[in-house]
Amino acid sequence: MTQRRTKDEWVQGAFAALCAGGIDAVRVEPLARSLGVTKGSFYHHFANRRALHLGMLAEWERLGTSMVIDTVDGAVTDPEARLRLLIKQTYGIDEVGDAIEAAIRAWAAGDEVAAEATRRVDDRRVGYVASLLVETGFARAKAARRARLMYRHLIGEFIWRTSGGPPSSKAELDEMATLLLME
Amino acid sequence: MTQRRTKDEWVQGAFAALCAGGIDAVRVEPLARSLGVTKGSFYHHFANRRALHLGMLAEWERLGTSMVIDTVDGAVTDPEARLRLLIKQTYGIDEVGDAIEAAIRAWAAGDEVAAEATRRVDDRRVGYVASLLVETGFARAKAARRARLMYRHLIGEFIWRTSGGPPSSKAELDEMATLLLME
DNA sequence: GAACCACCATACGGTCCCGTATGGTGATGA
DNA sequence: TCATCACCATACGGGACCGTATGGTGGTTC
Repeated sequence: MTQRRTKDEWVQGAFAALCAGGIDAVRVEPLARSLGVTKGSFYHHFANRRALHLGMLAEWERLGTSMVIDTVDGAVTDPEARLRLLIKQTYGIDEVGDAIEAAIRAWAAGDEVAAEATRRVDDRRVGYVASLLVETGFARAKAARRARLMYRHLIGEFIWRTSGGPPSSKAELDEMATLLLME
Repeated sequence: MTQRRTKDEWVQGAFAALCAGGIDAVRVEPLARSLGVTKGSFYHHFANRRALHLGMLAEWERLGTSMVIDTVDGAVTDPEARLRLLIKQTYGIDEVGDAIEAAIRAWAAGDEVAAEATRRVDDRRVGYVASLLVETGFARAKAARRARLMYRHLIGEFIWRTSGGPPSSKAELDEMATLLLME
């Protein structure tokens, strides 16, 4: 009774493998070895490999949408302050968060279910940014354009960092926010 | 003597496989089947699988740096016109170009050699944009910030599109260019 | 037309992985 | 204490792939 793994530990290990080598690296037997058990454990918790992949997707979608938004909404109320805090939060994600965002999008390029999940997440995030911009006085169409602009830049930032590029400096983020809110 | 494949055809097929399933999908035997030959052909042209991967990287680096820049430099001379043409060109890459850019960056997340290649390409591209901005009158530091901002947005655009999102509209690209050149 | 060469087919051993079948082990509750 | 259950180990068959070894085929050259 020395080694016992929960279903969630399998998912966490799966995310680590995802970051290291993409979705193809999320394999049952290597994962079992890294967790110190055998695949007998895995097939107790999951029906097959695909079930683990879908579980990862559900977990990412659950955390990725509400977590940041709830934090920002709870911290301040002024829309411009919320936007600047949001930028500070999202652009400041740790390396693990970067890698997961990047790897899931790479996965989505070849898997329609993953692509649907990312579209749902993206729509929700972009919609939130657009709503903040509307609150600051932008017309809806322009707010939507600016929100998409910012979100594409954010994705670029994640990808950039996961391939070893330096993160955006504070000056760059400030300039980004200023341009977003301009005119 | 019905089926003969050149080394370059193998590389082109490899890019197709890369787009469909990432670097892990670039495998010798499936590729041989898709090309209508056996892997006997492959091991005549390449030492091993890794050699094909490195060949893809070299080909992408060769085309990805000079091609667009030379086209833009040859078309117009005014720096702002060059910048707007560059945006039009790069953001208008076909779906295949999108997918390759995205897939190589996903590959770079787990392969240091690929990461080095992307850093070289990125540095060259960002440097070109920055030089155009300097020519339009920006100070060097600000031009560099704006160039990195645009380039991250461009990467985000590629990733966005490969996971099924709609491309940036003309209005969005115009606004992007205007904000880039602002103040 | 004979030697040579580029290119490819076939066959093989080895490795890694998936999913299943089956039994073991320790905790829990009556 | 005994039955039950959650969880895991082990063993197995099957499949996909890598890289090598070896021979075949058609064009080229002198």
